[in-house]
Amino acid sequence: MFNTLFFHIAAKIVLSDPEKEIIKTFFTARKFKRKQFLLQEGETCKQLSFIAKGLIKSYNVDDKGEDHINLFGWEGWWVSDFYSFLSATPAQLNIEAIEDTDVLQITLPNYEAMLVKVPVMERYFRILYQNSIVTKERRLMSSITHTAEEKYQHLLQHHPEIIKRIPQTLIASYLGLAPETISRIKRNKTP
Amino acid sequence: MFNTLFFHIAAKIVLSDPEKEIIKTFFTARKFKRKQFLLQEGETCKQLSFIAKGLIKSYNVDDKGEDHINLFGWEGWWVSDFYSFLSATPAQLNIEAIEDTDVLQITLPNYEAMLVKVPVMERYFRILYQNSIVTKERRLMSSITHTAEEKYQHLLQHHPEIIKRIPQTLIASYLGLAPETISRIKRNKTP
DNA sequence: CGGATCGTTGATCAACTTCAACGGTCGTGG
DNA sequence: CCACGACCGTTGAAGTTGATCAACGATCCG
Repeated sequence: MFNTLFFHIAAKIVLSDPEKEIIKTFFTARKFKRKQFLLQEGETCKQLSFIAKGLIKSYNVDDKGEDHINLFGWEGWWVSDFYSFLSATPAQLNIEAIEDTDVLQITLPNYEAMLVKVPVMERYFRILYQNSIVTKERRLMSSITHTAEEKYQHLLQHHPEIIKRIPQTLIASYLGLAPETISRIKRNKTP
Repeated sequence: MFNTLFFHIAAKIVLSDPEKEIIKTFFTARKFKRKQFLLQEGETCKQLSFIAKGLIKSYNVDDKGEDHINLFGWEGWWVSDFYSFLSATPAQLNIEAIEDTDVLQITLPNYEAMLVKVPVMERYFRILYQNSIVTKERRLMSSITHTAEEKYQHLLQHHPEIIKRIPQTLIASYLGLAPETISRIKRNKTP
């Protein structure tokens, strides 16, 4: 699992072997089965998780009991309810494994200690978050500007590999559409 | 202007006086008049800007020629077209002053040099971006889950001070609604 | 085989947009 | 100092998009 982590870190910064050894000490490896929860709404999110393998969904439930998927995470993603994690308040998100998933988890005290002991990790996360902001802004704009069909086509073009692994109901929830709408879009486009 | 910058930085990390002096050397102060552009679509975004005073909007224009406001920025905000800034590609965003605005600007080479010379700034931006991600996720969820009225009420509750400075047309564009819809929401709620 | 899960289809409905017209306010130039 | 245009918000009527509801078909798996 650490191979995967260090591979992804290496895309942004350089770590020495001693640094890698230090970093290892802060993480705990865990495995989750399909449908198992990494986090449930109302708990405090104690862990920041790096996905080494598998697929998860992060979602919240609105007043009417409807699910809304916040993000899908697969190999190389970091997931948590950031707000809950950072401020130790009850989580508003659920995080659940869609496939059997291997993660490396770090607690807030360990995250902070790691950033002190291996300061170059500040840089890693700064770059990671910087990129994440770009992605999130794009998705927000897409959500506001585009029609249902445009959103779906856009997702198809940019993440075809993921679409294939995820049932349409979940795609619908991710895009903020009714599952029926996606059916109809597909019908219109494949004559 | 630097007072404002250092005040905002002090909320997240501690800087020594020598560090502050170093940081100053990387920034350029600029003033923009109402309606003046900090960045226009198609240009490369050469600067990351810290707003010391004033108010700006960042928006993009879709295929149909409609504006969509990405964010409003006021004192203490950092703005740029991040993607353009980081990858030196043409900007998709316009950034325009809504009020007369004072900014401190830093180029990409200076940003990178500053992060090397004053590494604790990595930490500052890491925390800044970390918080920004939380905000952006919330806004995205709000945009997907809430009705027009809920979005407007939510904004009213969380940023009342800003609403007052911004014409309703722009609020509408920010929320992804027609200006008329906001009129009608206000009418229904204030009998 | 039987239940669960997922996708499809049609009919109806609600929310929001679009279009068009009008009224108020502010700032600028004659 | 007033008049005009620019800009902003409001209102009503009509039109669209996508949601909802309900029923059905397909596939997978124990």
